[in-house]
Amino acid sequence: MEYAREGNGILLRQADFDLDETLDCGQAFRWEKQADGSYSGAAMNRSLQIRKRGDCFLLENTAEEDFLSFWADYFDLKTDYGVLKQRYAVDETLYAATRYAGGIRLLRQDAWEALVSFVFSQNNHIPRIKGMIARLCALFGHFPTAKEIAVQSEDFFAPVRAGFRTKYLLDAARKVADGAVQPDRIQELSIHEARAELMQIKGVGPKVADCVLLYGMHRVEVIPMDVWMKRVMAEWYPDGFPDCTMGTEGIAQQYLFHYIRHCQSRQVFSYKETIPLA
DNA sequence: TTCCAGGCGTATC
DNA sequence: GATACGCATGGA
Repeated sequence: MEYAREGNGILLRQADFDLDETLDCGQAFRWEKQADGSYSGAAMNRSLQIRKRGDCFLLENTAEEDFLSFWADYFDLKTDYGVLKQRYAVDETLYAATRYAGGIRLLRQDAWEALVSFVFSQNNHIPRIKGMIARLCALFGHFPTAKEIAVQSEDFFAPVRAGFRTKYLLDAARKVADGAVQPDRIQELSIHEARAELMQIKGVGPKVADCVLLYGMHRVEVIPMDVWMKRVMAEWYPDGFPDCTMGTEGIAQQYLFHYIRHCQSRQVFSYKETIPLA
């Protein structure tokens, strides 16, 4: 990580970082690509516009203190993804996946935002998840806290068009607001215990719980098993993840998730004939 | 138009 | 524990 102040912003030189691959790979849903190629987004009610400039990145209107205390952590700039990719390179498929999208970084998102995001994700498309979160934020003028949501009725959320997920959103908000589920405390639990805590919430099953652990608490040993990762396992890893991923399976998962979606869109293989999807 | 989506709750065995 | 089914909504 190497940076300099640039006007009202920060000019960052950062290896292993691509905006499309990191901000539009299904881990965060509040980033929108602008016509000029930059990304506008927000996390924990800090907004940011970030763009590629030459071989650097410009974080516009960002104070150095904000960059160091928040965004550097959010973009996980202290982790050397080059080292990780080198480690993964012994595995043929992971090598291909990291070659395909070497600029993926695992964002360190807020646990509450991740919880809401992935409660919305169930049985849903990525573009629509984004829409629902945008409408939820529009309703409050910002990403609402658990307490702000908890005092509302189900009808209040009609404009979000979240369907059956609205009652799950309310249950999550009420349990977090009254302390029945405490994200701060879950950070300290074992994966098994943490998962069980999160699954007290209606609408949070194994997949959503694992997404909250991985994306919202940076528990990088977790592999959220959605339909895409089930295809990855069936197609490439019938005997389990390779040893080179040990301890960082969740990061490897992010490369593979992105890669298999690409493979399908390009019909690199026709897994539908050969792989049971469930 | 039909299919299905970064799943889960519930009923049933 | 496993298997089947419904679910709100809308993108493709």
